Parts: sequence; structure tokens; C-alpha cells
Amino acid sequence: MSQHDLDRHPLTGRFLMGRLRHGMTEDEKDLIEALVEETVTVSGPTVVLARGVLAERSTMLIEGYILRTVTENGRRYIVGINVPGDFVDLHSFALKRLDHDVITLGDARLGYVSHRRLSQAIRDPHLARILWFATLLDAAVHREWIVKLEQLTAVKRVAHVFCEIWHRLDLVGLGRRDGLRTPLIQADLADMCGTTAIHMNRALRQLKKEGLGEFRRGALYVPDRAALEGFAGFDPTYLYGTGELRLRDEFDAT
Amino acid sequence: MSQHDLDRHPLTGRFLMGRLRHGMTEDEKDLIEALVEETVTVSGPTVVLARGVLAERSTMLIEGYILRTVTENGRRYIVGINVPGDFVDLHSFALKRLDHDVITLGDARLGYVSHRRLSQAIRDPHLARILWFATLLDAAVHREWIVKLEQLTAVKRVAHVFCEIWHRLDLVGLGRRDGLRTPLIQADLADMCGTTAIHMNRALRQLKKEGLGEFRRGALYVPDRAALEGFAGFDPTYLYGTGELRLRDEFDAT
DNA sequence: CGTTCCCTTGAGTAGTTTCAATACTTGTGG
DNA sequence: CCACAAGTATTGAAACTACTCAAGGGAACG
Repeated sequence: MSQHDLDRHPLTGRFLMGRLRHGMTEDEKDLIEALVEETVTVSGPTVVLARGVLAERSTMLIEGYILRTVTENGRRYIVGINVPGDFVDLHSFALKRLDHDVITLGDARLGYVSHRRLSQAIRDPHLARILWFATLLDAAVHREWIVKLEQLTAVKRVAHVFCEIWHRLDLVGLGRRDGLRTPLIQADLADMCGTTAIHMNRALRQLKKEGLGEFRRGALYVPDRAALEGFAGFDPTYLYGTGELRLRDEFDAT
Repeated sequence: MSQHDLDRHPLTGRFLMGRLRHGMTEDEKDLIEALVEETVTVSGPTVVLARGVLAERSTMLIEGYILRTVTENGRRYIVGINVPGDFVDLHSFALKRLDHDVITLGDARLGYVSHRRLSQAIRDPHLARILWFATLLDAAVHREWIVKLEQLTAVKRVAHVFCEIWHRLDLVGLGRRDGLRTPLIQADLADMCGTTAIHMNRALRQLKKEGLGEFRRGALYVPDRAALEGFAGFDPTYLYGTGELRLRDEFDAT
């Protein structure tokens, strides 16, 4: 089903895959694919869009990972992570200047979309709502992070982060069976979970000790996915791909 | 300046006040005011929109406060608070079903806007971008909460919450000189800061001891606002009302 | 005048941070 | 191919922060 989609839309074929993509027409998919004016491949940490800089384009993440970070008092905090198919800074189209930095992690392939073209595209109200929806998905993920930071200890937080990344990879057809591979290091996980790298190290050890997962240089090996998700209290509903919140035909109704 | 605006737009006159409102034409303001089909006054906790329920209208908060909550394992977590002028569940227009509950706090006045009318309204691309912007502001606030939960101890978290509410009230012309009055109780503050009511009680005592602010039955008295903001590490830039991120003429340019 | 909701306090336990020090890994230049 | 440097991962001990359980106090409202 989605292989044809990926062949036809090699740059944006994962955009909203598993979510609203089934509600998009072929014309709309083609149009979004055509929005990408230029693609680049980068390696190592590259700033896609820095806080406070006037944005004139947005970026589709085609391959690789991206972090959204805030630096305060010399320390870095991570407020989100992106996987392929994410229109990572689409919100800069309306905000114009972001409150955070958008930075690649490891090797990544990016597609640039000028705001001029986006302005044209949103003249179609249906397409506008699809793009709007995509930015609101980010906000839903933010809320889940807030809940989990309010609720969980460090061990469970990192377990939840793993579950989320894994599920998001699944949604766009990149999930593996036994875990995940990312360029993340322990310090990154710490910055995502609001803890120190030292404590994160102990948290990972505990995960391993309890047989929930083993993290070794960016790769997580999970013997029992359900056990990990249960431990973290992970419920993928907030990702709007499965479960009660998933969009059905209502979207076009009103 | 804004008094005339409030007279002319008694229901929606605070919408985006201090932010993008200066970039709206009189026609647009009138149009938004006319979106409100019905207003209601409620007292006590009232569910504006519950998680998972198909939304067919959105709600403008005209007076009072609203909380966004998530209930998990029998415990409530607060992921955001709204003040007058907030289009509290505008995001339900694109999401259709929310991942969280939207609940009034104390007495409140609400204005309902049907999604049918919103669909009409966003045929105007400029208006669509204004509404889009409003929902992205929420996301920016979410990110700040994430950073602060990752960064701060309970005492500083609650101080930050106070600073945020105060500043947001200022933006819509409702800020007081000496602090703020809300229907919040200590348990609410605890649920916002990811701590227990007992610990919140001790945190508030410490705030008082250090002369930063005294919280008594919903009212906060602050002798030195700058001291409180410094203590919390509060920087209002993320609210997009002042500072480097504030929207200038760029919005209409592209 | 009692009930209910909200606030307060103490003591013991669990989770996290900090500082200091030590290993392991990977890539680079000699 | 080895030695080194830089980045990453690991460990221990003491101090701090927050949680839980248990109990009591105070104000508001019928």
C-alpha cells in the first residue's frame, strides 16, 4: 500500500503516514511532494533553524533524526525529537521565529520548502487543514511529554521515550522488530528526560537489569516490547495513529 | 487603544491581544467577533471538551480560567492553563478529538464557535494563518513547560507558573500591580508542577520565607516582581508578546 | 454545628544530584 | 600498527530534593 506511495513521493511519502495521509488525495500528495525545492544531505550536528532567526522556509525530514533543543544557563534541554516524515519546522511558517533550535542528529537528509510556496499551497483550505493538523500533532506530543515529566521517574521516562520513538518509526514504516537504532547518546537521553547523564547511565542499567531493554551506543534491544510499554505506561493514542483519537471521515465533513 | 477594541469586540477583544492582534484588520476582528454564536456563564468545574469526544465547536474563553488536564492511573496532571482571550480548544477544529480534557476553573464565561463557521472563516488565508498562529502559541507554551519541568525544582516551577500567568494576564490587559487572583488551590499548583500537594505546600512556604511571594487561597501577593522572575528564570519571550520572537510585519510579507 | 474541602506538620523512605575519579571506544597522526 | 586525544560510559559516596504515610488544624457552607 504505502510502497507505491513512497515510490511516487520519495521525499514526502512518509509525511503523516499512518495518520492523516489516508485522508489525502493523490493530487494533494503530489502537490506536497512538489513543494520540496531542494534536498540536502548533512552529517553530524547541523542547525536546521536556530531560535530567533527569521524563517523563510520549512524543512521536511526525509531521512535521519532531528532534535529540538533549548539552551539555557549553558545547559541544553531537549523538547522533542523528529523522525523521517516529520515536517520539522512547519510551525515556523506561522510563527516566523522559533523559540527553540532545530538540529540534526547524525546523518540526515532534508527537503526545503519555501514559505512562498506554502503560502500558495494553503489557499486550498483542505490542504491548509492537513498542514495545520501536522503542527498540532507536535503539540499533542509536547503535552504527553509534560504529563510524563510530571508523572514518571527517570527510568520510566527514558523507557517512554524509547516507546515513543519506536512507535513513531512504526507509523512511517521504519520500525524494526527488536528495537531501534538511533544516533542518540546517553547525554541526549538525559537532556530529554530532565536528568543528568550520570543518572541516565544508572537508569539504563536498571532497564537492562529488569530485562526491559539494553541500550548500547544508540541501539536499543528489546526482548519484550509489551513489557517495556507496560513499564513506561506507554499508550500510543496521543500520536493519533491508532486508538480512539484517530481521525476518521470527520475531517472533511465540516 | 485596546479599550475601543474591547468595546467593539466584547467577546473576542482579548484574542491575541498583545501578540498578533495588532496585525489584524478591523474587518478580521469583526469577523472573529461574529464567529461567536452563543455565550454561556458557568460556575464551578465544567467540562468544556472531554478527551476523545468528537468536537463540533470551539470555545473562546471570555472571562475566567480554564485548565487542560489528563487523568491517568487515577491521578490528574495539568498540561496547561488558559486566561481570557484564549481560544482554548481551537486545535479541536483540526484534531477533531482531543487527547486531554478542557475544564473551567471557578466562574467563567465562554463563547462557542461552530466548526462549520470556522471552516468558512479559514477560506481567507490571512485569517487562517492568524488562527493557526494562535494554536502554535499553545505549543510554544508547552515547550516552555517541558524545559522548566526538566530544569527546575518544585519551588522554582511554581514560581515560574505564577510568572507565566501574570504575564499572560498583562498581555490581555488584566494584569494587576501586586500579584494575581485565581481560583487555583494548592493541589492545582501541584498537578501543574508534577509534585504532590504536600510538597507544594512546603514549596509555597519557602517562597514566602524568601520574600518572593505569598499565596493565600488563590491570591498571590508579590512584593518584588523582578525578584520572583529572576528566581524562576522567567523570560517571557516564548509568549511572543515581547522580545526577539515577536511578530512584526513579516507575517503578511510572504 | 457538623461536614467538607483545604491547608499544615512530622518522620521515614525513595529518587536524584553533585563531585571526583576511572574505564572504554573510536578516530587520527606518527 | 601503536599512541594519543576526545568523546562517551561507568562507579562510589555524600548531600539534597521529593514522596509517602499518618495525623491534625482551619475555614467555609449548609
